[in-house]
Amino acid sequence: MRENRSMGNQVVETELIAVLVAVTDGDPRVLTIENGYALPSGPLEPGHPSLQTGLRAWVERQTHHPIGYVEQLYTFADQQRGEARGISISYLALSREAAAEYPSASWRSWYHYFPWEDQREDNKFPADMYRSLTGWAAGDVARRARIAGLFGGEGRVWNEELVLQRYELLWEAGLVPEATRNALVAATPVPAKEMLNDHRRILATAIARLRAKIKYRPVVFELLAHEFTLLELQQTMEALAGQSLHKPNFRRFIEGQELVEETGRTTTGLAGRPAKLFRFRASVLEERGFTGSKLPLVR
Amino acid sequence: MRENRSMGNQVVETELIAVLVAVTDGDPRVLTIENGYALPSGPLEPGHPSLQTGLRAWVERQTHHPIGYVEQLYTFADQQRGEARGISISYLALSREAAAEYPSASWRSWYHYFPWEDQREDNKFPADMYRSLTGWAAGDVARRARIAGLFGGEGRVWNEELVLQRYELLWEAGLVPEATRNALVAATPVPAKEMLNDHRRILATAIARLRAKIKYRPVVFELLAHEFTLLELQQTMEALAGQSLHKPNFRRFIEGQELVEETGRTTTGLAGRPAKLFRFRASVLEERGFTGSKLPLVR
DNA sequence: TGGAATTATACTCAAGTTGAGTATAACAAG
DNA sequence: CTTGTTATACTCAACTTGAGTATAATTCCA
Repeated sequence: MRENRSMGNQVVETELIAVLVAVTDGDPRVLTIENGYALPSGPLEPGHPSLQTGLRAWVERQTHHPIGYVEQLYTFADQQRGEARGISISYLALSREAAAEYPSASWRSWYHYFPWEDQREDNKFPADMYRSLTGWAAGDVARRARIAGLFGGEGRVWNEELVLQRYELLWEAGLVPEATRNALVAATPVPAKEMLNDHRRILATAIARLRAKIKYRPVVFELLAHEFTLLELQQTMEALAGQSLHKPNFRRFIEGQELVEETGRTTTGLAGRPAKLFRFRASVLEERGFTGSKLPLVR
Repeated sequence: MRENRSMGNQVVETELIAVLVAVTDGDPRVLTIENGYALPSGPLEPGHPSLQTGLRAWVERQTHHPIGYVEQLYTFADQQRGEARGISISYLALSREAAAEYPSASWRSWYHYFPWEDQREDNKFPADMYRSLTGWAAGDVARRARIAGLFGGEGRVWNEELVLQRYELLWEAGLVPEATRNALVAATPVPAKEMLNDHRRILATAIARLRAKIKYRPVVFELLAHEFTLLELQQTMEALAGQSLHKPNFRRFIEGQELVEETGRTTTGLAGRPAKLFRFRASVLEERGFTGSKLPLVR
């Protein structure tokens, strides 16, 4: 391209969009504004040394928690602003839930936007949605195969990472209100909340990325308190993955990975046998090169 | 941030940077300009519907090959341009090698820039570099542990995905010429080619991403001719991963995944028994949801 | 005070996957 | 027709995974 420069540089506006995730009460939640209708976003401000620090500072003001983990998701160009093109850079950040500082900000379960992604109780699909989907695919073998590959059925198994592909299939099938922008949106058979512009698409990207990441990098711990029980760890993983896990196997793996260590203390006051409290062995981040420390979703 | 808008939007310039990869003669190569000193890059042009299409069109002009695969790598803000901040968006693209259209463009082995990343013949480390590294870590347990985790040794095993972390460690150890920008660069003990600004860092990111990706998505086939032998497939994987693989196990896996099918034809004229020619079963892209089709690096 | 309910933790076992090695087949060259 | 070279097929032990069962330590409640 440097070879082929025929036009001058184009001047663009840059916007940062954040998907800030926390897990509370077994529910993966996302910080939203405008009554759950949009993700927090804002312009790139001058004076920040990098994109991440700007985002990080803002998020920490919001949540009063240090943000352990920030990851860039995707950058895309906005079409519609006529001459001046807009660039949006989206981020995934992990934190723990705190009362939002601004009244219009609130935490929402991400399964409000993607109810079909919660498979912790077997196949709790929105039945109407599935019917609409199969209607769309009637008589079309390729469409039926795609549905099976993404949503399971016909011998195919559910893959929790395909969040974005499932959303895009629903879009294609006309079941996503955002697809029909300036029409008066008819009642759709998909009982999911919609969002501004492509914000729900960005959220789907974030969920997919996080579901993939927790398997090979120990990022879950950013979402937990300093001390936690193995059940809390498991339930946090299950909340993110949208699938329930086999308890004995989960424990076997955690212990095998040597990712956590006992604090010596136990829970009290709850029903049942007290659970040992663990903490994350932060030293593994140095020991292992970050990759390879897999936290697999043993179903 | 929308909550906290105190300053006006900042106006920025946007640049696209491409890491275009091909594998030729068991060598993973990258398209460069300026005699191997820089990655091709150029401004975002108006009139392109999206960032990817702009990049794709440009790359196809360069290589005269359809680009099967383009993936966004990372977006970062340039510090140094005073008031007007620059945004750079980097991409990874896969193709097959063709004579570069512009005289200043040329294909270079990526191992020229990262010789230590080629582990196909056991531990062919630049010996001087390793000596400098251990000197830097003398008497520092944490540094020694990091080196072992990234470069192997002390019972730790080489992980081919940690390309960026290894480069950053070398940077930290002062073994990267780019780190000392405007100094007259002294002869360094690392016998690797350097690059403009952070282009080598971008290249490291691209290599790491590709090495991770080939394990769970069938992107290798973008780098192969339409018909290929299993040995060619294996050698392409080995070139990318920088590691040699166990032939029988590699074949077992390929066949188990049902990613390829026989064309019915065989090679001729070469030494040894003729090999069957295979083609990629493109239909798997629809069948499986893209993830889960792992092509693991069975060592 | 003593089950019953509840949660934690420890152990077992078959099936599947992986790492490594060996044997045989089909061609070209001399 | 023998040797070198590459392709392809098969074997086997070690390890990992998926699924299940047994036992321990609490709280709750009659």
